[in-house]
Formats: sequence, C-alpha cells, structure tokens
Amino acid sequence: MSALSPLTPHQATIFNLLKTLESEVSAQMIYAELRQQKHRLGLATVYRGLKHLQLQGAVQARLLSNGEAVYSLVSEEKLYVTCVKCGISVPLAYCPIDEQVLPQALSLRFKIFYHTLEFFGLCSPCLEQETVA
Amino acid sequence: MSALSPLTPHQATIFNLLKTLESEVSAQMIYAELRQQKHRLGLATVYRGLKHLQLQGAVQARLLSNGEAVYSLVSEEKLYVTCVKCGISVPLAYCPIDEQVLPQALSLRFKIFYHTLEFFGLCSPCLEQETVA
DNA sequence: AATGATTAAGATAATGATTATCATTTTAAC
DNA sequence: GTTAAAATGATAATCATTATCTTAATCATT
Repeated sequence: MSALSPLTPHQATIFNLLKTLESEVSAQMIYAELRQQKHRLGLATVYRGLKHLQLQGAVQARLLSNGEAVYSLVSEEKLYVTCVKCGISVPLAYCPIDEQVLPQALSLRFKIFYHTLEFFGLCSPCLEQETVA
Repeated sequence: MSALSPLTPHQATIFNLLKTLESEVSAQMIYAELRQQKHRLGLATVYRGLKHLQLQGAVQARLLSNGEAVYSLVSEEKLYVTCVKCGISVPLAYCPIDEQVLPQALSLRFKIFYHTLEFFGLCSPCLEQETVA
C-alpha cells in the first residue's frame, strides 16, 4: 500500500477504528460505534470516508449476500465460505502454497457449489481521473 | 452438478434462458426478457426461481458493487476485475495452472488493490434443512 | 487578516433492488 | 374428487446506499 494522501480528521477516525478491528464491519456499524464514542459525524460522512479510503487502496469492501457491504483494512488475501441460503459468511485462513483449502472448507461442513475470485482496483479511466484530480 | 429436483415450468423457463446466455444477467433483466417473450410471470417468481436454482447448485450469483446481483449457470471458475470507483466488472479467462493472471489484469490497465476468493455453498444447518425439506 | 475558491460535512430525501405479505391458483397425494 | 402443500402474482415494505443541498471548514493568495 502506497502512502495515503492526507486524511481529514473524520477519515482518520474511521481508518483508526478499522485498524483496531480484526473483523469486517459495515458502514452502519462504524457509524454506530463512533457515535457511541461521542464522535459527531454523519452517516454520509462514514460512507464518503470509506469510499475515499477505498480509492486510496487502504480499505477493502466486500458485499455480503444480504446486499450489505463490509469493510476492513486491505490485508492478506482472504478466503470466505458463504452459504447461499442463509448468507452466513465465514473467513478461512488461506495459504496460497497449500491448496488444501477445499478440504478445510468441507471440514466446516459446507457443501460447496461454486467459488469466485475477484480482483479489485481502478480501471484505466478511473485511474486517470484519480491521478489528475 | 447433481441432478436437479423437478422444476416448475417457470423455473425451467428461467433456467433455459440462462442456458442461452453467455453473460451474467440480473433478475430484473430476466424478468424484462421473459415478459418480452410473452411469458406471463411476476418479478417475485423470477427471484424465487433463481433462489431455488441456486439452492440446487445449478445457478450462481455474484453481487456487483452497485448492489445488484447477477446470475449465471454454475460454470468453470471465473475471475473478474472490478473497479472500486466506477464499479465496472470485467470477466477474465482464468487458468489455475498458469498464474499469469495478474499480468493479464494489469494489461487491461487495472491498478489492483486487492482480491477476494469466495466459495459459495450450503452451511451445515442449511444443508440439513434442504435435505429433509 | 480578509477574500474567494475548493473541499468536507450534516441532515435528510430519494433510489432501487430485493423481500415479505397475502390472496389466489396450481399441483400432487390419497 | 377432496384436501394439503407448494407456487404464483401483485404490490407494499424494507433498508443500505446515494444524491441533494445547505452550511462549515480549509487553504492558497494577496
């Protein structure tokens, strides 16, 4: 991850909160938590801050099957097993060397139907926009 | 993919439409297309039919970053590159042997921030429910 | 320090895909 | 053929997210 462009106080607050968490959190949860901590910010600011951090490559987002997005620091590659029925999504350790990951998933008693590997980043037009802007 | 439990006419119609398509489609698009073809069905039926097919392991879903779900037949593993800014998502050929996939993505001029690998299936409780029900 | 321009933030309305609801129809079993 | 179960249609409800618009903060320049 390259150096972050300067963050506003709110953006830094959000970023710092994410640093203290080990699991993914939704924007709504971040909002609730920060309000709990007596920070005065709006929900829209949380969404905007997360978007900003994401465009910096500092934060990653993942969509749960209920349509909710969860955020975390950009980290080592992660592997999830998600139930297509109830939507439960559990993270697994993933070792790219040892492809014994499927048996591990099966040991959790998941019946696997399919999997998806996705890369996220900026497409060329958006990258240019970010670079000049 | 194991044998499908009997499909209702509408479910079969949806399944057959997916068979004729090579790209992912949203439920809304399926609905519009089938209405176009003079099929009399409701939008809710499309969603229910897709859910049913998904629980059979016949259809896979993927959430776009705009929150919309797109569906396709369960197929070979697929790899996508998604822009975190504009949300454009382009499929790539994926060869599990040849890990030259990142260079390929880069050749498309994506600046990659992170990637995610997800398995989808049924968790143990849901699998039992499906089995008995 | 004041000015003007740009960006950030707050509050809240609008959006839109998906899900829930419920009455009705179809299907399947006995 | 009657009954129970499942499927369907139509539409209202949900809810995370985005858009909007006004106000506040920031910052460079004079």
